[in-house]
Amino acid sequence: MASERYNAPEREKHWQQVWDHQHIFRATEDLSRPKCYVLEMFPYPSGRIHMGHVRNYAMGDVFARYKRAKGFNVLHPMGWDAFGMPAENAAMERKVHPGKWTYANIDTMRGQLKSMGLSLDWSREIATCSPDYYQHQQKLFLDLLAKGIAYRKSSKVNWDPVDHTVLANEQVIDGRGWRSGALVEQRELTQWFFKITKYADELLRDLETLTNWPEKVRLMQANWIGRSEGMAIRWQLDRATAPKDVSELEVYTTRPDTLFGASFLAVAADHPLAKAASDSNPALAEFCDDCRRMGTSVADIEAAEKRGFDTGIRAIHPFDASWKLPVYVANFVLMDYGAGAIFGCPSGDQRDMDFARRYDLPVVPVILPPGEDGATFTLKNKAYEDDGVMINSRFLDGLTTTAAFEAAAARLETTMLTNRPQGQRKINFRLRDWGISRQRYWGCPIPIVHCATCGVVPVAERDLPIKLPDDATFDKPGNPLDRHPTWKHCNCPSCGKPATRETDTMDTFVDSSWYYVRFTAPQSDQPVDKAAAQYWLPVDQYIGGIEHAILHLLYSRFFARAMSDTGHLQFATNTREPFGALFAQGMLTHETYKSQDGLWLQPSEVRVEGDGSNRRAVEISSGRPVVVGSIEKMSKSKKNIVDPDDIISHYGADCARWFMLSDSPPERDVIWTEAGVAGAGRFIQRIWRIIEDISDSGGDNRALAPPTMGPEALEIRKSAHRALDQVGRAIEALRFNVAIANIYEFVNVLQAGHSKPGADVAFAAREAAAFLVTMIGPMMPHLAEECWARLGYNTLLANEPWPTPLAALLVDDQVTIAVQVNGKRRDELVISRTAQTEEVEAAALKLEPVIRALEGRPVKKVIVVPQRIVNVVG
RNA sequence: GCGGACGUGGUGGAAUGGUAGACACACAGGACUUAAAAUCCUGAGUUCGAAAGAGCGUGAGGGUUCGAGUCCCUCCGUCCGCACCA
Repeated sequence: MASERYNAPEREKHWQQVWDHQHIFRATEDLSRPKCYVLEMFPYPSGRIHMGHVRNYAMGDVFARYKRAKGFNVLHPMGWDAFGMPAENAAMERKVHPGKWTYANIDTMRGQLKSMGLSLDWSREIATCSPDYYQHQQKLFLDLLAKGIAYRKSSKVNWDPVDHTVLANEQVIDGRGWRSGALVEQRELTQWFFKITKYADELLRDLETLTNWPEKVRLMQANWIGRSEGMAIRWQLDRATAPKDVSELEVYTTRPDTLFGASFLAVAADHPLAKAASDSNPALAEFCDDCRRMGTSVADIEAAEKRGFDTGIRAIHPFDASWKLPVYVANFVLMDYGAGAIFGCPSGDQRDMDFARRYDLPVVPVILPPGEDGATFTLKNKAYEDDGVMINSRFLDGLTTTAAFEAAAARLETTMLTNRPQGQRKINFRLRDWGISRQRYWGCPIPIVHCATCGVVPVAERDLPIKLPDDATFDKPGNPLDRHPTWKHCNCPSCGKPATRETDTMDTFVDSSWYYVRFTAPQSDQPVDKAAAQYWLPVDQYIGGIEHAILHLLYSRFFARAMSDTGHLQFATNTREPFGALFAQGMLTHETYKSQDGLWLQPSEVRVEGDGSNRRAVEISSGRPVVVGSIEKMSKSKKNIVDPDDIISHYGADCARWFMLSDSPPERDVIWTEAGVAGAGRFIQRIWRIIEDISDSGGDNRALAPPTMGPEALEIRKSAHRALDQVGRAIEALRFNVAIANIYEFVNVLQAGHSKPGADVAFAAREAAAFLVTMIGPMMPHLAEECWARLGYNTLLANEPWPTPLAALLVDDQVTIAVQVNGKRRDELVISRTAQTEEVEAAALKLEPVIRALEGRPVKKVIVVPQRIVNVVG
């Protein structure tokens, strides 16, 4: 007897309380069961969650609940990536303390996440801004320092002279600070670094072991690490032209084979040789200044021409003492890659070609492309950068590019110059060490003291944590820690004399580089509880946005290795990877809207009318037209966010979860649209009605042996078992949209058949109902619990195992086989699954449409693919 | 410039080299209802045809194959990553 509509909001609260009171999602180490650590990237507490969060966390929850049902001991924790600039901006704009703002956001968002009914172990919740967390990070820092993995060096940074702070490259727009609008300077500052380059080789090599990572992410990381094999070559400088005390110049090249095509050398503006030469040459000094002022933004580089300045210095060719080449300072040479100096071979490198044409330098082709004639081959303004046969290259002539590389390298390695080889093979990486110093308040303080006598001194462990002061001021630009009246003053841990604290804080990416470790023992008084870490790590399934493909995921891979070298982590496997499998889910996007005053508007503040070319948007409150902007990832800064609360309070969390998982493949970006939410809501009611019907009519026949099945009952059973099988496999492969389609298909069969008469149908319907509830459990856990109870079970579905489908029900005795003639489908054939090839062939050839399509031609060949298709070739 | 991904109905999308368009949304028609909502049933790639059926069809063009949305080549388009890395 169908009674009432399912009241999702009310029942969801009920089941959340039941789960909560019974602590069923609390994880403890249990060696008797296989473990499964499921983790979604933890959120930044920006204010409220949006539908993008719902998508991300629903995916992780489906996987975690499914693994529970499959018998795994699941760890599924949640926390907050809680340090960061938005909190400080809020402090400046709204006069609220960053901590207060952050914790208020956490409270709101925790409440919202709880309303989603996620199977999270909330007892493990961590917030990176809490001293409970960052004191351990400070300990890690000290250990990394002791191991030489953390170190200090002077480096160039983007400096905003108005805000008195370092800016990340992303915060420099058209050479100006994004907040102040001031022209950004390149400033040399002493900063803390992590030696990620120490692991460059390992980080690159082990990418190959990450077979459960998206190929795209592995590629992006490989490109980012950027390994190249080449040589460091020392060029002697011509005495008469060289600055005092400088006798040689080292350059890095991957193409020693093209040495005979060299026509100049070039050094970066910051190269010591450039500086030395500038001392006596004001014009050169000015050129170097110009180069330094040039920004590092994409636009700047694209616009910049290749420019150089002849230093007057001449270098002697390594293979010919009488051959002298000019040394330039050039704006396209980078100080922090290779040796900060290159030799230019215009015929083999497009940049060198552009440079040579501009400054009228020789262009000597040294590589003959395949199929070209050496006698007639010339190059205009396009360099030839590929392989070929060497020409104009003396002892290398006639060799292939690879052989010439070896021959040139061998000669350089064996030619001695002041007791050292003239050239050495060298592997270079594009990867740079990770600068972690930030002139910010809302971050983890770096536990270091600067002492006039002892220099840079680590804080003693017993003095940790170094807590942030609560009474910082945010009314003016600059680092609040630095200008705090008392905080930075302390005594030197070494000599006891007055000293000052490091006032820089750590990049917030440090916080997220090891949180997955902390989750394994969040209350430990040490950074890591080794036993817990060893039990739970690596993360078995990590889920998050592709936007972290490089930074966060690379830093975390680095940290796992660094923490292993400091003894905090032990890896049972031979690779030190923190995330066994990674899934990069697509972004949820939405149009952006701006009012006429140029302020961002939320979609809820905008009404869109018409469509096509008549489509326009107006601000609801004022009726004024709205500027419709591009479609972008939902983010608070552009306000293009859709709050899930409306949907959850009206249709329920199950509906929001189900809807976000339907239709679109999880890895794909999705443009948010509310069309379809109501459909998902209707489906929930439909399931509820079916379950009510079945539970009312059938009684509990679970204990009974299955009666003899008629065709109608059998259809239901087969559909149920098949769906169970398909849905399980789709979830395992994180293909939630396919799992959902399978469920719909099954429900259509069940709905059409369950009320037909007969004990066999009643039995099948009852079994199918239990299966259906199991299947929707991971996606719509509240509805599933309610249905499970309605069916008369007095257990919690969340603790129930995933049933095993009967293999016998997964296959049909009769199969439908398509019949093609010359690759074109003409008919189909229903035949025994075990029918022999000859039998299938004979049956196919008898079909009337097949005979007709053959038009009397003889049959040349018949291809029979068992249980699938027959193709008659005629 | 280098590297990569993608392109299927009105829409989101499905399809181990084997019946393209499953499933859903939107739509249309019908049933129930005084009516609406809710629910249920039916229809639908496209062209021709009353129908049976036939032709065409997965961005364009070529190729491999008995058979291609799927594999290969060329091109077009969209998106993403890196970008003066020697």
